Amino acid sequence: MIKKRSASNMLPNTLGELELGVLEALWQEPDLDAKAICQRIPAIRQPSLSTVQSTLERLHRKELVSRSKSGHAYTYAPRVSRSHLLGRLMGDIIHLLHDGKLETILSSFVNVAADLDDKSLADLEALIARKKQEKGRPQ
Amino acid sequence: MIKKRSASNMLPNTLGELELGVLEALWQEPDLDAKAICQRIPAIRQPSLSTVQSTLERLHRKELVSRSKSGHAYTYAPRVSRSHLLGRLMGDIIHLLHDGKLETILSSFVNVAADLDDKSLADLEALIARKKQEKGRPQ
DNA sequence: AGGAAAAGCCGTGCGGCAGTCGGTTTTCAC
DNA sequence: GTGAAAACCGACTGCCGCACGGCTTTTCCT
Repeated sequence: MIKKRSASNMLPNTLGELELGVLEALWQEPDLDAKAICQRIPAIRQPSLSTVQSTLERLHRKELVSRSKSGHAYTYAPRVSRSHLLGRLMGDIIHLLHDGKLETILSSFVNVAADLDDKSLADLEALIARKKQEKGRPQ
Repeated sequence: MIKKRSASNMLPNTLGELELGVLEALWQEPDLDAKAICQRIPAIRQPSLSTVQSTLERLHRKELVSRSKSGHAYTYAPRVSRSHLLGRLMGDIIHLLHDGKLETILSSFVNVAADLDDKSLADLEALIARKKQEKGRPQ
């Protein structure tokens, strides 16, 4: 007896390797067509043009890239910045594992930050301070 | 001509829905056997015992749960805390999208935090301060 | 010891997604 | 118009999580 499938994958926004490579290329240099992107993919795995096109199509469906016809070819550009995507993916994960306790989230933030660098903590503090001002808190 | 497959999925540590449900149950109450876990899964999708066992097997392979025989049944316990797992997944994503610039990571941290709560910024600051001391920075 | 009940183990099938490409159709440029 | 380049379409592969059923093994009770 086979039951309903009920949304097997909880993180539908994960990226494949080629998808990431394509985004990487577009972040380095926006407004490229499929062929140009194809040439910028690391030479080891030189996928065919069709493959890159499918990938771009998928990225377009996911609204991670925008495109516009220029001549007979599409020109693609990233729709999200690297840090925007990073924040989005982290937000997804947080939402998935959220238990209501803020402390859970925050401590994992700091654990990750601590792996990187001492200086990162100072930088993080500075960013928080800036963010506070941007949010325009009175007093 | 079919090329090598080259690790299609970049996030091998993503969780399925049932896997997460099982972990959720174990976080709420550790040291359960498969049957007990099965009963604690939301009633709407009551999977069979075998299914839960498969899932536990997968989680065990991923080293997210530990198990030990007690009597005739395995008793399972979570191997990672919620926040630990959260940090781990975030670390994976960060590593995946890292471009060398610390600012990219940190600003996405703050963006996520800002979505939650104003108070979270203050809490985050407090945690950073604590973390600094834990790391025992001289001067 | 013997046998039933419970748990584990294994193989199977489904569904979805990314990667991969070949072949066909569209489109622009000359 | 004709031809090349790009888009489009559809197929197939591999992987992973979900979901069971059935066979094997373990356990425990009498």
